Formats: sequence, structure tokens, C-alpha cells
Amino acid sequence: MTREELEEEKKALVEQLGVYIEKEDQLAPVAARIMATLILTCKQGTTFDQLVSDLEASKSTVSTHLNTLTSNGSIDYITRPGDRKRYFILTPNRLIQFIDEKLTKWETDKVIHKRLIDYKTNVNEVYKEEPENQCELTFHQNFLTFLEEATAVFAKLKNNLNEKNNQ
Amino acid sequence: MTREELEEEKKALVEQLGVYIEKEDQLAPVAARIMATLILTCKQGTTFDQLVSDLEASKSTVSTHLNTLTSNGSIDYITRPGDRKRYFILTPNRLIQFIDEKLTKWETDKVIHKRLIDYKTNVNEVYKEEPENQCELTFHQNFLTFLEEATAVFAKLKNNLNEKNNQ
DNA sequence: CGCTTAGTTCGATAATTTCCGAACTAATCA
DNA sequence: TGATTAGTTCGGAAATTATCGAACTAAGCG
Repeated sequence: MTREELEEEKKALVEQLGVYIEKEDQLAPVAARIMATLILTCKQGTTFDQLVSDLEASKSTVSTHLNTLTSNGSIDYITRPGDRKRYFILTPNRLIQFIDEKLTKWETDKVIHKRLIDYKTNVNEVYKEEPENQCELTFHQNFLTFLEEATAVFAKLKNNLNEKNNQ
Repeated sequence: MTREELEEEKKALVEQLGVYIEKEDQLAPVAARIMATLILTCKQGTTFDQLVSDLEASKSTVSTHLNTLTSNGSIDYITRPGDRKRYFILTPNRLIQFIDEKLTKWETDKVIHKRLIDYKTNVNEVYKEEPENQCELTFHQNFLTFLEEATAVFAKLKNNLNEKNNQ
């Protein structure tokens, strides 16, 4: 496989990955392609100009997306002495980050289901003489126990990873 | 707690839940509020007109959203003899559905990471004389094993649920 | 000091999504 | 048979989002 073929494949992968990330992380097309590019660029980071020319986007677009991606913790940059450029990279520990996102998401899910259970319990109380207006609670209760279990498992997987990293 | 207070609380909850569902499931505002309404309506389903008046949306908007939500399997409807109206409800087994979505999502994640490993292995082969261009593979490998484990656990949780349901 | 590099900021435009209204259909009722 | 109910369809308006270009800043070079 030649270097040109690799370049071709990289371009194709940036497109495919870009589409996926766009949907998955709800990012603007260019923002998603920046992420895809950083995932596929192994070396010491990608510069602003590199992104502008690779993605054929304007400087302003790349600038704003780089800033929002940086401030939400998705990417980071390194600098080199005697070099004014920034070299953008993905934030390290993306796997841990992924797990953490799931964990916090599930925490808010728990809060929501609890609130729904409260509401429906009130409904059942107020309408207790009208069987046709009674609410089912088991779905939310099952979801809650499911979330508890899923959370526990993911927390454990995260711990395993942390131990592996600290060795 | 009076019935009016419950109605007030329901409206507030539809709004809150609606915002959450809108972001989470990438739905249009009215589509998300339809879902929220169906989640909060315990009785025998909600009619088209009920949704039009509750959500203060046009018939056409409600109609198109109901159709897309039905065809993607999020909602369903029941009918009653001698009653031309449709009574919309959430599809049963939403928890199983939730798990299934995670499982298929993780399957495509696996495919993607494998493809990235292939690409980066090729890079390392072609650039093997240039250490500064070597790609890291451990991140993708860790992610893959993580996905395997997560998939296994969720499959098991799903089985438990199915057994409980079939009892 | 003037020029280049490495960006940032902001108002305008382009693209996309969401929603609406008007006109329509198909079934039921009186 | 004409009116009412229960929606559907489609063209376009309104709102939102994404991108762009032009003008700007701030640091470093010669």
C-alpha cells in the first residue's frame, strides 16, 4: 500500500466517520469532520491551517468550531517552543470520558423516572375511585433498577480501566 | 392535591420532558412533546384532537409527526369498536427497545473501531521507518474490549427482563 | 516601523428544519 | 344527500443553524 493510497483512504474515512460523529454527537458538519480528522491523524497534532485546507472550510468556521470543541472538553492543543502554531489533538482518556458521559446521563435519567413515579403516584391517589385512570408504575420502576445495574457495571469497568492506566 | 393542580403539574412535566426528549432523541419540538404527553397520559391513549389542542399545534404538524413516530416504532395506536378515533400510546416494552438500540449502536461502534485499527495498522506498516508517524492503537483496542463487555452485560440484563416478562 | 503569521469577531447569506394553512379525502351520521 | 368527523397532503412561510467573508488584533520577524 502506497502513501497516496493511504491518503485516499484517510479522506474517505474522514467522510464516513464525520457523518457518524455528526449524528452521534449532534455536531455541525465541519465540527464533526474536525473530530474525525483528529481521530485519524496520528502524529503530533493537526494545525489550524491544515484543517482549513483539508476540510476546505473557511478560517472563521474552523476557528469557532475549534473553540467550542476545546471549551466542551472534546479536544485540546499542544504548543512547541519557538512555534506559534497550535497543534490540536483529542483529549486523552476519551474512553473514560465516554463512560463518564453515560454515567451522568443515566443519573439524570434516574431523576426523571423518579419524578414521573411521583407524579403518577399522585394521579393514582387523586383518582383512586376511577380504575380507568390509574397509572402503571412498573415500567418506570423496571427502568430505574435497570439504570442502577447499568450504572454499577459501568462504574466497575471504569475502575478497571483506571487501574490498568495507573500500572 | 386537586385535579387542577395535577393538570398544572402535567403541563409543566410535558415541557420539561419534552425538552429532554428533543435533545436526547433528536426529535422536532412538537414530536418530542407528543412523546412526553404519551408518557404522562396513563389512560387508554391520547387522541389526535387531544394532542392538537394540548400542544397548541396545527393538525398537519401533529399528523406528520404521529406518522413518523409510528413508522419508526416509537408509538402505536389502538382503536375501539364503534369509534373512528385512534388512541395513541407508546409501544410496549420500551425498556427492551432501549437496550436493543444500545446493542445495535455498539455493534456499529465495534465495526468502526475495527476499521480504524486496520487503517492505522496500514499506516504503521507504510511509515515503519518514521517513528514520529506511528499510530497508537491501544485506545481503539481498549474501546473494543470495553464494547464487548458492555454488550455482554446488556444482553444479560435484557434476558433477565424477558424472563421476568414471560413468567 | 512595516510585513507576515496565526488566528478572532461579527454581520450577512445560505442551507436546513419545523411548522402552518388551505385544500383535499374517506368514512360515518342524520 | 349533505353535513360532520377524522384525519392527510403539499406548497410555502418562519425559525433555526451552519458557513462564509471582510475587517480586525496581537505577536514576532527583518
